[in-house]
Amino acid sequence: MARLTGSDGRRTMAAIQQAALQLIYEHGYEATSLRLLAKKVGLHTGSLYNHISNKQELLFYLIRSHMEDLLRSCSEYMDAHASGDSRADVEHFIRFHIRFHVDRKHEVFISYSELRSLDKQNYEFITAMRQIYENRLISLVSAGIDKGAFHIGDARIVAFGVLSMLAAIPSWFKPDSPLTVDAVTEQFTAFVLNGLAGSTPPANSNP
Amino acid sequence: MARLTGSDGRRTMAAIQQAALQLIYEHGYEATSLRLLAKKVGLHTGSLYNHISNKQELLFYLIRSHMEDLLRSCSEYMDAHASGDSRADVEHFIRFHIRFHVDRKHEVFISYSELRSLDKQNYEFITAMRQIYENRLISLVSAGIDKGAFHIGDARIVAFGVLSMLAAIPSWFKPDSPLTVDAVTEQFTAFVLNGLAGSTPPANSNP
Amino acid sequence: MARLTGSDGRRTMAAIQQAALQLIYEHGYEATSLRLLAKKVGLHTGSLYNHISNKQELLFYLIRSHMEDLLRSCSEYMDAHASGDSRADVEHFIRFHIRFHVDRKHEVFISYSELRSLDKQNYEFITAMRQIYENRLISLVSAGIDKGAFHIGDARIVAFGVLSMLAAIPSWFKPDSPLTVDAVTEQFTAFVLNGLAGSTPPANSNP
Amino acid sequence: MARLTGSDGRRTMAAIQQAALQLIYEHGYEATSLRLLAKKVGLHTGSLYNHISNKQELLFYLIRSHMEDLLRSCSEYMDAHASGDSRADVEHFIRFHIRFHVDRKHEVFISYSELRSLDKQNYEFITAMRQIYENRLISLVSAGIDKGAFHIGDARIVAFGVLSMLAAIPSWFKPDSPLTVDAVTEQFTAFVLNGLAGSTPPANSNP
DNA sequence: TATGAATGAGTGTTCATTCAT
DNA sequence: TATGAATGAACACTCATTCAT
Repeated sequence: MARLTGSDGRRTMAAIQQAALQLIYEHGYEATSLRLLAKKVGLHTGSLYNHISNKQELLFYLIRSHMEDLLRSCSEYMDAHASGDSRADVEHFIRFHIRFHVDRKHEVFISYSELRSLDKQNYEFITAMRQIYENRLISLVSAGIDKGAFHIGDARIVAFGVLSMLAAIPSWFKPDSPLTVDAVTEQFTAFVLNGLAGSTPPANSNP
Repeated sequence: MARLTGSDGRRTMAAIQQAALQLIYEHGYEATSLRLLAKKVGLHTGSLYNHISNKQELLFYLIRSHMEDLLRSCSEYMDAHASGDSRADVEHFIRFHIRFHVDRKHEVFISYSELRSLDKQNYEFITAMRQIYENRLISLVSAGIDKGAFHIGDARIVAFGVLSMLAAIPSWFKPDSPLTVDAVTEQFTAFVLNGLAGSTPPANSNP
Repeated sequence: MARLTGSDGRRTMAAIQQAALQLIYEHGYEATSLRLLAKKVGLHTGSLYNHISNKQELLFYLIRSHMEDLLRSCSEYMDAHASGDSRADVEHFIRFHIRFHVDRKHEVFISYSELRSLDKQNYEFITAMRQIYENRLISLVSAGIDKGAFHIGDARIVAFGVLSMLAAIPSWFKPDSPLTVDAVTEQFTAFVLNGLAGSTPPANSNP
Repeated sequence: MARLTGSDGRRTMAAIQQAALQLIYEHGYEATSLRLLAKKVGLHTGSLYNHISNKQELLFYLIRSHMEDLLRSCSEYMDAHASGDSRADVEHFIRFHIRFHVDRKHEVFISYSELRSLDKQNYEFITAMRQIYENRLISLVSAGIDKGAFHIGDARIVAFGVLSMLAAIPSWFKPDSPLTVDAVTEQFTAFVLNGLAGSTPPANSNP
């Protein structure tokens, strides 16, 4: 009995998280009221506070969980596919990134767009986690430059570009379109690797 | 003297717009209260309504103005630099985009991230404008594929990638950094053109 | 020129009154905003104050004008139709009342239902005017009792009843119905005169 | 003890209703602010919304409750005093009406004068209820005409007159006056019955 | 744990009124 | 007289949060 109570509690909390992810994704953190959240979960507003401490902590929890998941999964994947080849490493990173993000549309969106709604301390905590992730790609690109595999000027700039490109995928990718995740992955991988390889200098046009 | 009346009104409205851009950029549309906005402009809350009809229309106005500005400027620039060369055209698009966006940090951010806060009708209006802009790049890329200048699979996908990459620049670019706008522009131009040129097929690794 | 200005001013004021009567009739005094009124008249809100001193005074003016009109017209009519016969006098009062009220639907309604919106001083002023009117009927009824024409217990009670009955006519009478004003007048006159004549005592049922 | 919670909620709602009746009677619906209402009940403004859904619904609830009460009580009374005699039936209706209305001054006034403040749907709902009540009297009068007990031209017109007369009683009747309810009842009953009996045709004066 | 009522601060918006031009 | 901008108070209503039961 007592176990079942705990079990129900955990199930309720999971329902709260899932509902919160969807509501915040749809309306944004500020526009998502706990009234609405409670209703969606089938609780009275006050009862939410048996499961969460407050709204800000709920947001932080959602984003932090996602980031922890991301960092852990990325480490596992990259460790499993480690190679000395920079091109192969970058390709694996892209592959991992797309796979991981494509079916976490809500979490991904919130983790970017609601950073602003985190209070200072929580914001810095998440930002630090994000930098760890970004640094993985920056490192791979830098290493490639050093090894002569990539010919680009600034690893950080290009890495930011690539990450922005990847991060936006869930916002326009439609799982039910004829376009498969694998097709998108191949296109982006080829595009990025060619971009990094860098044989063609830009025409030096004066604007 | 008499002219100053109208002039004052126009000046007040301009102040409202500027303050709104900054506040919405900082806190988001939902979290930006008209009280705060009024205070920043030096008005009583109710006096705002001598200049705007409501909060939603203010947001719409800000975004629409920005998008109109974007489309007009883009047309002018591209018309002025028209060439038969796909590579040159894409390069000009990138050059224009970065130039235009880099010193419109607030407008750019809001025009993306607060689409969700627009009501249905306004949302569709802005989305249609955005598509016009996106289609410019998609067309250039498609044309390049047709002419054999670019070797990529799907013009739309890659164009979305490029746009995402470009759109994110104001979020990480710091005007006071040693890195100049021109340097960023060159890096991105080279990266994108090489990506589009596309000599290197991806290693077909099964994940 | 100067005359024409004054003339325009008077015309504007007349338009304000008419619009106010209709708006207050429709929405009530509290729910009628000066914004709406100004719009209906084709002025900006602030410009109203070139014609009225404030909202309360406008209401007072509307009601007082109506009451003055009522008292003056009633005096004229009753003086013109004076007779020694109580029955004839009451009949004339009823006839006058219906005639006067039927095509002043707005004024009548407002003069009753918005008494509550008058401030104390204005309320008392109007109430005094109303009592003068009510006393006319009460006097006629009292006189009829004294002369033995009417057989009822309390002139005031019955007079109030009759006045209530008459006052409500504009609220249900529809000028475009097959029922004419004259028909209504006849029905009410007969009913009231028979009621006042009073031959039949009520069955003394214990409730 | 535990029961007291529900009990408190119900007691609060009852207090809200009573306070609302009095305030709306005094100042009108539009001029009655929820701030004032809350203060009178001893709540914060927002706490009202634990009991009502909005101001309009509160008004609707007050009027609807009154009308339901009226229709139910009227049915009970008339059923209990049913008789084949039209004069007795009308007398009972009048008796019931006065009894019922005299000590419901607030409800009665609001239910008439604030119909205009109901939104369209609620207005039509209440109007339909009112017509049921009015039709009771109209039916009695019609039946009396058919049976030859009453001699008047149009049952509807006269019934409206009688209802207006009765409806206004609470507005001038003072419970603490020497005049008793029973006295008023007798006077009105006699007046109406004589009016309906209708022996005297009106003098056909041309105004 | 859930409930329902309460809190107190806050929201966007409207109001009658004023006044320099 | 008309205008357009400003005022300052008020409005109905929602919010996250608390707490006795």
